[in-house]
Amino acid sequence: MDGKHRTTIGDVATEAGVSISTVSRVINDNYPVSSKTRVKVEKAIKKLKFNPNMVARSLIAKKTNTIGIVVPGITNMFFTMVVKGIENACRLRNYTILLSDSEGDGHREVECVQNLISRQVDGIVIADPVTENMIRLKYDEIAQHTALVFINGYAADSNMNYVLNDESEGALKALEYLIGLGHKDIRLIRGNRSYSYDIKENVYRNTMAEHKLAIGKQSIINVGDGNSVETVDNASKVVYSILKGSVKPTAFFACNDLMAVGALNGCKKAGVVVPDDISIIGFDGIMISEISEPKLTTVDQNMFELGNRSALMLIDIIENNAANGQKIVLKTRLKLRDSCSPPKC
Amino acid sequence: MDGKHRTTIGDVATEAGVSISTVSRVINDNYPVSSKTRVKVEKAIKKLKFNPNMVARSLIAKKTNTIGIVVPGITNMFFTMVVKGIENACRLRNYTILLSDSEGDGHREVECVQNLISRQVDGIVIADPVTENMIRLKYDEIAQHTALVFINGYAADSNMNYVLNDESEGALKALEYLIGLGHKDIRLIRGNRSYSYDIKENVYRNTMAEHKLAIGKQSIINVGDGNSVETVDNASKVVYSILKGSVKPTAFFACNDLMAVGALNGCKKAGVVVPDDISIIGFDGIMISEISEPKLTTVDQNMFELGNRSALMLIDIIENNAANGQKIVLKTRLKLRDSCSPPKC
DNA sequence: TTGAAAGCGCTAACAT
DNA sequence: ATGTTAGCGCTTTCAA
Repeated sequence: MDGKHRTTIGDVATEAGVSISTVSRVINDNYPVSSKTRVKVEKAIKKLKFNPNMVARSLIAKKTNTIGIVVPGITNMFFTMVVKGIENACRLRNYTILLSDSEGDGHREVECVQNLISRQVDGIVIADPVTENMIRLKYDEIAQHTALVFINGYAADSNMNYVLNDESEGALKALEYLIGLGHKDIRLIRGNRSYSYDIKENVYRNTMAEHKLAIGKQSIINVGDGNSVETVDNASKVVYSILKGSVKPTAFFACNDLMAVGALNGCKKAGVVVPDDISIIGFDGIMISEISEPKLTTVDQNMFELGNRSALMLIDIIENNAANGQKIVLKTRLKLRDSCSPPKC
Repeated sequence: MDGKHRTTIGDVATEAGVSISTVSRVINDNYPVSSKTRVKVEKAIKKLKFNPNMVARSLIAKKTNTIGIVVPGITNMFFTMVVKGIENACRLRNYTILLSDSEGDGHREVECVQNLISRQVDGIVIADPVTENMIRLKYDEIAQHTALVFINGYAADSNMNYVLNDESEGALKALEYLIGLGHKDIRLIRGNRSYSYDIKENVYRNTMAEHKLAIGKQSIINVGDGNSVETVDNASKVVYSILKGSVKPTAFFACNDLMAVGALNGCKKAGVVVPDDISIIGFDGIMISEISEPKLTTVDQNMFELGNRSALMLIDIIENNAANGQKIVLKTRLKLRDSCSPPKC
């Protein structure tokens, strides 16, 4: 099955009794061809089931109509949705996706990017939530010759291209909502070092202070890794033990939906009813926030849009040779569902 | 940023003061090169940051070290996990992935495959649970010149390559487990036309009959689309209304975890405790089965393995020019968790 | 050990 | 309107 010769433009030319360039012309329809010849060629193409070799085309055009994606984890539903958004834009604009998973490893991330570049992708969308990587990997150099767009990363370098969610604003909305409901003892559930958790912790500290609400030693809960299955169990356990303690909060603000679902489970185990006894608000709006019971009130990051816009931005840069330094900041949306209500007392 | 000339092997040759072929030789390390020359060339490569153009290489080699994936929905956690399995195999074997999403549309599926072929992928892994597509799309023709492996599809054509789960065996295990626990009124929750649901319904009918357990009009519940967020709500509603009725089952066997979680939610809403009052068993073992409360007992399809093995099979066919007609049937595994127990009465 | 030259499949200038 | 030719960046004979 392998030794098989894939039919080339030359085969078609022979079959049709014309030159290679004529065949090329009818394929691309970019130069005049007499209708008689055209028909002959088209018949030959059909007969031989000819399919132009994109590799050869790319070599000439110096354009592959391919973009690379690097995500830290394709099974992380956040990035799955981002990929879907990119896929959508790519299909409409006639690009194909080369997918890489760095598994959150900075070293592997560089390898992925190098591989994509050597495969001549027209550009790359990179999602990396880890601040240090973004700084360390010297993307400015790569950006000199390859179009790059970053998603939700550390956007300090103003000469790079970013599509970001306004996570501060989202966190603020969540907190204000909880506070507006009357909550005073609100706990923050976060994970290990990530740009995104840091932002939220900052907002949390500031907002609580502004409202003269106390933050104690127990107020900020770190559940470790924030993006694995264990995240849920860890959050569940911590919340459970808090609820068994003497001072009970009335609300939890979770840095992502996985943690929020964990909190939900912890409440259930402790016999605490959500939202009657306690309120929980999540962040992201991944699918599980919609299928939990009760459904999670959460801050929607619109990951599809994030991916979609980043791909569109990338393609714009590629095709219109647009300058670097672009930045889109997306607004989050508070999705009111069933996991929050005013505190009892 | 675009007009930039990517450095080529020619640039390196000039810089090092040698011929192009010599540079090629040191890159590929396949022909003798004097150490003096080698050093010169390596220095030039480093200096110019030369990265070989894979497109050019592929054109010569007629090999891209790229495989295509076609899934009916990347956001469907089942396929996300399959993709992850493929990704893993590909990284280890030095292949890169071109990802396509057919969105379950047979027409689009053909387009994706055509696109991948014209991009000269070395092979394609296709996941399509819809029986009709598999039959209609004339893959036998494509398989003549391109390596193809199918995942969990309709495996009637023995001349194609398949990696399958033994879903019958899985369904049987689930049912026998429930029956062994003492359940008699077991309901099946399934979705619209798909190879996979049909298999399970068959096993359900046979197994119930064998055990002389009645199947009534209400026994088989169709929740419509089986793979969207709505699946959960639909299943939840149906289960809720059943539980409000006069004849209550003691167990549900759901054709996938989404339906099982829906059933879980329906129970909760109806004030029915799982597994004390009712047992639920799922199928697949996607992430949500692990984070539900209680955790779902389910039949693990090991999607990672499914993807992994399919990629390995594909690469084997590609590299060793192995014959078509390969078939791997994976065993499922019953994952005992917390959603099943003996019936009360 | 090295260089020159042909060619992978295709496009695009240049002829005719 | 069509054919001829030169190359895209690289590998691989073939000579030297």
